[in-house]
Amino acid sequence: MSPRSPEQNQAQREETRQRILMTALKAFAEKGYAATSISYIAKEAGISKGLTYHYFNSKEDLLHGIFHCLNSFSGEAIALLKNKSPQEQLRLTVEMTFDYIQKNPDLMRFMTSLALQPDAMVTLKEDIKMHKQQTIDVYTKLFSTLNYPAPEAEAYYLGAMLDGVALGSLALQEDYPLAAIKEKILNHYQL
Amino acid sequence: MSPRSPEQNQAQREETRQRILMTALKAFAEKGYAATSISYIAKEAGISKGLTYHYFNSKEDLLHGIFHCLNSFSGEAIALLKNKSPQEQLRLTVEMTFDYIQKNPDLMRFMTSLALQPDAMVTLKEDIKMHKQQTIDVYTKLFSTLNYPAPEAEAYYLGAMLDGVALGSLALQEDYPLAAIKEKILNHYQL
Amino acid sequence: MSPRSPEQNQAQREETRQRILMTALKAFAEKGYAATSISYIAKEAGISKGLTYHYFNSKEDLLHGIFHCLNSFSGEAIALLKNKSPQEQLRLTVEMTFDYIQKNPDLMRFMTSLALQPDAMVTLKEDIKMHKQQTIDVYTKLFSTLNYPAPEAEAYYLGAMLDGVALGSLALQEDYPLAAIKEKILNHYQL
Amino acid sequence: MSPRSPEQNQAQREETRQRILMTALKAFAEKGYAATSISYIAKEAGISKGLTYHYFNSKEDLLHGIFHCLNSFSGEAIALLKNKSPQEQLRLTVEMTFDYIQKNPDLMRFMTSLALQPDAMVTLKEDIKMHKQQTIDVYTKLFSTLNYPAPEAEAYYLGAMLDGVALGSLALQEDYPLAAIKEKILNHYQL
DNA sequence: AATGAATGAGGGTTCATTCAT
DNA sequence: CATGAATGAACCCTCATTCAT
Repeated sequence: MSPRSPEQNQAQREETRQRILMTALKAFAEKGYAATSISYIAKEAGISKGLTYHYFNSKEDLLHGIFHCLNSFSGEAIALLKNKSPQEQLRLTVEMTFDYIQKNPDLMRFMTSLALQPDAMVTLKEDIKMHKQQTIDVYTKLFSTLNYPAPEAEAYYLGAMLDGVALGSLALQEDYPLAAIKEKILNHYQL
Repeated sequence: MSPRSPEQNQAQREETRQRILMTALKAFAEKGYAATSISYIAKEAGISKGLTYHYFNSKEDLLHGIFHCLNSFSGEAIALLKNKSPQEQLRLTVEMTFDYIQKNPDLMRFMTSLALQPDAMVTLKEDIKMHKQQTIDVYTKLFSTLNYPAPEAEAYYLGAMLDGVALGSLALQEDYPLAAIKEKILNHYQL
Repeated sequence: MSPRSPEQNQAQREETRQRILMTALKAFAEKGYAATSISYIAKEAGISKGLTYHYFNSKEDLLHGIFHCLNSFSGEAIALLKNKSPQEQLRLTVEMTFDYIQKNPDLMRFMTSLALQPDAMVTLKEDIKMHKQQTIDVYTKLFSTLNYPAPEAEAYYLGAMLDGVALGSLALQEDYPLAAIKEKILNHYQL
Repeated sequence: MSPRSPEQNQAQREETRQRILMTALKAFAEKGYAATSISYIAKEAGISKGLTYHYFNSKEDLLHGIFHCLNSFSGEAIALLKNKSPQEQLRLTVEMTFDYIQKNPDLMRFMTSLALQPDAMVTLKEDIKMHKQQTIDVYTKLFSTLNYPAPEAEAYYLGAMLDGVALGSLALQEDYPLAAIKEKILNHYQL
């Protein structure tokens, strides 16, 4: 009766899960978490509402799923830095962030907003904390390799800078002088 | 003609309006705009749901009200800078921001989150833009007086920094090394 | 302490009452009874909401007031027929109705809709019945004078005709051939 | 793929839709459109309020649904006239209308009241216009076949008559001499 | 006689979630 | 695994009505 092998099943499962995740990410990014309904996500993903609940227990669970997905994306970004000189790594980090801000403002807004989730969503808060910490760790190692005197403070400094630019850019949009700021940051680190 | 004198009326009106505004501010800050219901605000303010609509045409109008209220607060903050030396003004700006982040994290979160509202709320976006621009203008003038070579870029740079610190601090909470970053910023500007 | 004489008071009372009534009539006619709020009426009449309740116990009471007012208007219309020949009276009745349909469609709609009020408003139903009956009586007497064989049936016939024209005209608006129908009716009665 | 077969689903959907439609029709007819709440309709239909919105996008949409439903009824009525002589068709039209007035006064009231909705409901107005026009067209053709000199005017005349009788009967209820008027109309057309 | 702040019930509508199939 | 009809709670908002002054 079962025409599909367990592996095929598993693959299909994973694919559907990913499709839901990506659809939700797009929707959340464009319209905001609260303004996006499960109905809408299901329709966009081409599946039924009920099926969504086979893959995710709740809307909040879906949010968690997206977060982890995003997390793995940023892992990929970090992977791109491999086998580069520390200088180059630093430069690329800044470049990639500015690129992202410019090209995916919706996604950027969504990710930034995650940090401001109300206190209710405790587990998500933990995840976000961990992620932020990881980013800081990467930066810290970088500044350490580059022999900066206070690498951790420097890491937080850079992190804050990039977050702040994202926030300002989202608020002022085209009026925000992204290029000038980028220049200034690169100069600051003599890149 | 009026049995309750116009002044009494006016006073009562203003007081109730302020109570709603403050209650809403607290609620929005703690739970987020979308997650806060008018019902909740009314209950917290000790008034009926309907009365809220006597003072504000809609939930979004209430948000605008809060924003303008906050705006006037920040006007007061700027006023504090008067009659100080430029150096002192710069130092105070940084100090006050860090103070705010530490003492009113909820409020800070609310203000930061305003920039992340979905695009739907166009008028709010305009208000936020104007406010951000004003802040940048103040900073620019400051850096101009201090003979910085690119005062405007410097202004955006400082603005981004402070916003980024707020964001990071809200995400990492007690784990965020506010003091160290503050030190670093003050050093950067030789304050 | 009382600067106004009782008569002046009385006069003012009556005037205010009339203003409310006329304002409500206009609003009900234009927007419909359900869609018109007491607030709106009060504002249009230039008085406070509370005062409205000094003159009318409820919104429904206001509707009754309007009905009686309208009733007296139609009394005036009937008065115009005095000292005219029966033929002329009949002709004028038809002419005046068509005139009204054309010039005051909103009011016509309101009056017509009164006849269809839900069963809830029993007292109004009674009033309407009485008014319809009066109209029929006037017509009956007319046809009686004109020696029609079945004056009462003829009266109902004419009444239905005029009501039906009003209804059709309200539905089809400019597309309704008011002139042609009027011609036909006048011909029917050889006027 | 679907566990409930599509046909089952379709059938269930149609049945529920019809139940809502019929319940709403009854309620609108008895209490009027504005005075009927979706809550009430849902309760009467034995379903949840939310489900109503699964089938109709809004209260106004529900009204449209009813209108179209009624429209198809009147189509059936017209179908009954087929294969009858013109005289007979005319007679049947009058008979059926009087029958309807007597047996379904609520429904009649609802249909009549449609023409009196405030101008806000533009799309409905269009539908009503079309329906009225169709009725007139049928009458016109009839009178044309019967060689009346001005068939269209005659059609409007008959339409107005029947509408007016409905209105009068709804207002005066048992006091309205339906039989006498019917006689008079049939006589008028020598039926 | 007059005001308008305040109430509270209810309206239309949305949506996360469940469940029979 | 998959569907979508159904639920019910909550949401934003309106408004007739009351009442202290």
